Amino acid sequence: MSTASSASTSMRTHMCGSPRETDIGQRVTLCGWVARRREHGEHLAFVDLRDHTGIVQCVLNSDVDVRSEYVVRVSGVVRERPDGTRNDALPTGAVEIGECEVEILRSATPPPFPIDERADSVDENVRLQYRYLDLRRTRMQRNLRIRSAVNAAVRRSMESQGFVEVETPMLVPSTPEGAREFLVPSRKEKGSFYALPQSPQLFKQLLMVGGVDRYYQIARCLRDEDLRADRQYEFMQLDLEMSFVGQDDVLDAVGRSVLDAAEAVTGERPPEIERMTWHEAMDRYGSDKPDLRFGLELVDLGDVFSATEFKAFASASTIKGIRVPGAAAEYGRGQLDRLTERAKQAGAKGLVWLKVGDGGELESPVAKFLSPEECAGLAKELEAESGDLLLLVADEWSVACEVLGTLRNDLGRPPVHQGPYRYVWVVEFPLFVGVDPVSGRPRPGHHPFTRPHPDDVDLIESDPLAVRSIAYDLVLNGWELGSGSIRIHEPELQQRVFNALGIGPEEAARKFGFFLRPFDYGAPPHGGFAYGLDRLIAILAGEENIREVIAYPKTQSGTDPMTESPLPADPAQLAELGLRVLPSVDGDRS
RNA sequence: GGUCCCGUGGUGAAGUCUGGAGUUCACGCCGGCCUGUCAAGCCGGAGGUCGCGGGUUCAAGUCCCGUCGGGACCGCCA
Repeated sequence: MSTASSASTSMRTHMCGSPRETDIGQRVTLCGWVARRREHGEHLAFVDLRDHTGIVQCVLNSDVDVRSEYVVRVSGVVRERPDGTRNDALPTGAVEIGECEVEILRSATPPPFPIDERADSVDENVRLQYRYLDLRRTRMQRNLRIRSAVNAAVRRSMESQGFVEVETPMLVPSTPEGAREFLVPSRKEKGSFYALPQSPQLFKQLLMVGGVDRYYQIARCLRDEDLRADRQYEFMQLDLEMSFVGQDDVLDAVGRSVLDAAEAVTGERPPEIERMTWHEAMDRYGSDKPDLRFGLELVDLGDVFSATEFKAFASASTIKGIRVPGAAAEYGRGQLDRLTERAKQAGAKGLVWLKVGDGGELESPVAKFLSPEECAGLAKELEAESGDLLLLVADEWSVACEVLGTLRNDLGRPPVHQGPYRYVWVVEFPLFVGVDPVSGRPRPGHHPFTRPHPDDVDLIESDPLAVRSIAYDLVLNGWELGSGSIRIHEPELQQRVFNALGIGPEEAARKFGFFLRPFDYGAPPHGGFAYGLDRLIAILAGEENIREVIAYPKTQSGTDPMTESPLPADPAQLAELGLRVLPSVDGDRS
């Protein structure tokens, strides 16, 4: 993140953050914004001059009228500050610029909020409305530069690993599966539309058919789905695809680029990324994106209750629990009711809570239904101690895991940017997830071209939901950074998967022919991955919202307060595109 | 589509539960004083449709209904 090469221009000799004691005596010319002025009458004023590198104090002995955020050019001499006036809070605080001549390059209206850390508490809508002022702040400058450093490191990493950057189109055909797309009307072919790419998936796999061998792209992706702290309409992915590889090859390449990026930002290379199967992640953490920074692991209690008389437990295939250390006292009836409500929202029929008393006895509405052996076994398995709160869910395995995983995150999860970085590969995702309520057929877990695990191929017809896939996710501090898979490159296997999805050969040809026909000309075995750069950058920058690492993000409702987009289209523009806007269903009140 | 939180001079907050004059605090802004400050200090001043609309009331920032905007989350994101 060097700024040295950009320091000197025809208008300046140094950056505001650079003057040091070693520069004393030098004549310098600086350009920047007036961060603050401190006037002491007509013949002495201090002006703090700011650019993205920092702040330096300029001493003015004239009465030139400079105010907040004026853009000025200052020529003067670097000199030592008088005894007792050094400012240890500033890197430049040992020196000041004296004998200043000031040229006002542009006067400025007072900004709506202070251009410093106090703006962190300003309404985000106001920050976004004046984003260009927000961007002047140290925090935003730092985030933009971290972003640039990550992009550069990722590019270097991919290039050094023999990947070739290929740009894929932004105007693409609409595809039937996946996220809602943004549509772009065609002017020449009225009534026809392009879509903006939700990912370069189709094109990158065809690059493998095209013999590129190793492709990557820092790709913009667009999805018309609701926005969140970790989701924007448009976002950046490091997208890659490799030929003649297995899972380990892909994980190794992706892992290197992520660790290279992390090292470029933090100066420290994280340890090798650990691996966990999807089943283990669900079983121990109740999530396919487990946050490994904290405990509260799920414990199986099936053995304890194998012969229970308690109906709610006897009828369930899985009984699991978590232990919340020392939480018994702080959770009153109201909070426990809220936890129960949360569990039900997450899909549970109910939530059993037990408090561990001083003598190890269990206090709970259901205690009377449990035998002494069950109470003892439960306390033993959960390693319960006095004052703990125990939460139990009995249901089918997936529900019990997901519900407790939700509670685990609610109760223990730190903000995403806090604590150590815990990367983890989650591998062996199921090929199919759940069942489509309409067709009764399984739904693809990743996408329909994902390669089944070789050990499970024979289960595709007999027990599809048990089939694992060669699909994998990369998770950091409980955020899904990205996902990928080894693809199917043979037509026979592809049709078996389609059959399981209820897609016959004719429908497959109709829906996916444009994609699969090229494979007949010789598709190599291949696989790939894509991870969200905004998310990675946010976490590396210590931000919990990706808007903070995007120069011009959208609000949660998809608007931009600065440009006021989206805006109604000009009727002439619509006519040229052959479009007409229908009146809104609930009536136009304007 | 749903749940929850927020909206008060340019900015941040208090006031809303328990209705009584646009009240308060800090920052910023404008003017004056000030030759070593550094979120300078001191004195003075300006600045408001309490998001918007309706209702209840003698009286609404405060209570009720609706609506708009922002945020967190669920759904959604193959």
